[in-house]
Amino acid sequence: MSNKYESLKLENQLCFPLYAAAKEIVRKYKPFLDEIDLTYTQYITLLVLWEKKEMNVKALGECIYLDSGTMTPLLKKLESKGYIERKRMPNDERNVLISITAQGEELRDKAVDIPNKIGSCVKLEPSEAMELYRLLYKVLGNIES
Amino acid sequence: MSNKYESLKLENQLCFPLYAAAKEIVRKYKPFLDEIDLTYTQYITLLVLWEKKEMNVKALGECIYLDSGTMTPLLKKLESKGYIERKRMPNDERNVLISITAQGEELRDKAVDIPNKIGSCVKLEPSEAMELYRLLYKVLGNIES
DNA sequence: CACAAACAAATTGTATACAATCTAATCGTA
DNA sequence: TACGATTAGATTGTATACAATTTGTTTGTG
Repeated sequence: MSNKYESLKLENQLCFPLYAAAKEIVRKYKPFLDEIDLTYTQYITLLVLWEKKEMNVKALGECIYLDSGTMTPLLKKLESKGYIERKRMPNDERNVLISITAQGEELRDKAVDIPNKIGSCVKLEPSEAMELYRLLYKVLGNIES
Repeated sequence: MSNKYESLKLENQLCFPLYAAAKEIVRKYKPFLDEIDLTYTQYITLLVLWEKKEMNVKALGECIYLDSGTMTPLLKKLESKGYIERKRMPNDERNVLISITAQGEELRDKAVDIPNKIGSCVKLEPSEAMELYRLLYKVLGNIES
């Protein structure tokens, strides 16, 4: 009973489980992130800043695949919470340098258990998790070009 | 140089490429969906209705992992475009039955090429696409419970 | 040096998402 | 059969996302 609309079946679309799984897993983070008063996007922004300490808005946005329209209000929010600082760079006033504050650093200790808590609810074999990881980055790489 | 924050590195988080890949691939749909004046969420809603013809709001939302807060305005939009009808069911007035219209059916022919166009920019081997599909549904299944 | 092109952020407008709450209808059971 | 519990959908409020445009700065080139 295949027909010309076969390709339009939800079950034949790779994009759909990708979209749904991403949404559901981000939702799984919510109770843990609520405890430290962060949203998921704020959390991944801090993941980068915890490692790199400072970065301009554009570079930060490229790391996490978000544009200035999303980053600007997000960063203002994190600034208002005291976790980051934003300042125009004197040598090139077009750039805004984002840097982690001492208060932002403190939050890192409270976040350190979150990945394990999430990992335990995804419940993939290590080899499967690695393969999923590899395939997702392959998709990401292919899409960019 | 591993430390107690190792788990917080962006590159060690399975969730991040999932989140980013989903976002990027949905964005890839945009030019094709623009041509038929649909958003991605409207598109997956119609994918279900093209197959099932009619369904109440709750069942439809469960199919695509969206709650009534998202579905209600979405369905009103599709109704205003003439692609679906919404009507309270007489036997149980709590339910709103969504059904595809003739105009909605017509749109199906215009959408039929979209999956191939997207597939060609994801560029996975068929075996890889199948494995990714399997792993994503495994994650989805594990998260639900 | 002038000035158009390029660039980084910010702004604007639209469309999700989803938690929490509310309303109306129906169910279950004492 | 009354009525509390449950259910479906709608509403409210907050936070993304992103295209398109705007603003201000810097760069490159004639």
